[in-house]
Amino acid sequence: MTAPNRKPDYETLLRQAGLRITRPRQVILQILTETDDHPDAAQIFQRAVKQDAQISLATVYRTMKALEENGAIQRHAFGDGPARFEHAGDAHHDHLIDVDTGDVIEFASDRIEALQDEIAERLGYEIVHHRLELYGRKKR
Amino acid sequence: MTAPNRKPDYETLLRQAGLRITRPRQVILQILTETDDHPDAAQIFQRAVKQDAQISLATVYRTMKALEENGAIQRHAFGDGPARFEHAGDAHHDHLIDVDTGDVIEFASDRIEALQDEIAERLGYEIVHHRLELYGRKKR
DNA sequence: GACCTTATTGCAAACGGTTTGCATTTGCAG
DNA sequence: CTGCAAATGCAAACCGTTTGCAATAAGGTC
Repeated sequence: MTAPNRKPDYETLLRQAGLRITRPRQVILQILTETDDHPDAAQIFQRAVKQDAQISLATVYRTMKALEENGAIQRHAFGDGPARFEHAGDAHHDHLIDVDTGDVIEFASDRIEALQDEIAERLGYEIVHHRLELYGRKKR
Repeated sequence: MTAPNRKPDYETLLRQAGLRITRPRQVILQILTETDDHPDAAQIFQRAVKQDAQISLATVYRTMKALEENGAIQRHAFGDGPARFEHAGDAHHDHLIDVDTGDVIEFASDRIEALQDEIAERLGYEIVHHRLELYGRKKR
C-alpha cells in the first residue's frame, strides 16, 4: 500500500524561500513532480539532460540540497548505494526494498512506531529520528 | 541492555577458512577481540598502528572484508558516516545511536521482529534482512 | 525595457571512504 | 628448508558528493 503522494508545488516553495527559479531548476523540479519512484542524483541528472543538455550533475545535487533544506524532499540511503530522494510531506512511512529490483515500497505501522518509542523510553532516550528498512524478495 | 558478547576465536576461524595468520592480522584480530564498541576502519587502524607502525589502512579494510565474508563480523553504516564493525554471532539485535556522542546501544525486540515479518508477509515479500536504527538523545 | 545586484551555473578540481594494481614480502605445506 | 600462493604496503584509482571560481542569468528597481 503505497502512501498517496500529493505533489508539492516545489516552485512556489523555493520562491517563498527566496530562491530563484532558473531553467535548470525548472527542469529538475518538473522531473521530481512527475516521478513516483525514489531516484538517485544520477538518475535525475540523466532525465534532466534529455530536456536540457547542459545541466550539470553539480546543479542536481545543489538543487536537491536546497529542496531538502526547505523540507520539500527527503534523502534516503538504502543499503550502501547512492542517496535516493522522495518528496516529503507525505505521511511518515518506512521502506521495503526489493533486493532483486531495487524497487521501494512504502509502508506504515503505528504499532511499530509505538514499539520504537517504548524501547527508546526504556533505554532513557528520546527518538530524534529513525530508520527502518526491510530488504526482501517477492514471494511467488 | 547490551547483548552479551562472546568473543569469537577469529584466528581459528580464519585458519579454517584457509587464510593465513599474518602479523598485521594478529594485531587487528586482537583489537577486535578487545573492543566492545563499534569502531570504524580508521579507528581500528589507529589502534593497530600503535602495535605495529607499518600496518596499512588497506590491510585493515582487507581483513575486515575477509572476516565479514566468513561471517565473523558485521558491517553497519549508521547515518552517513563510515562503516562500523561489530562481531557477529551475538544474538540478533538492532541499534540505538546516540546522536550526540555516536555511542551505540544494542537492543532486541521480538515484538518488532514479529511485526516486520507480518508487514512483509502482507506485502507479499520475504525479508532477507532488515535495518532498524533509532537515533536518539539521552533524556536527563 | 534597461540596469544592477546577487544568486546560480558549469566546469573541474577536491573531497572522504573504500578498493585495487603491482612489485615485494611472508606464511606455511611439503 | 624450499617454493609457491597468499598477503602486504604503497600509491593510484574509485565512486558519490561537494566546492572554488569565473561566467551567466534571475528578478527587483527605476
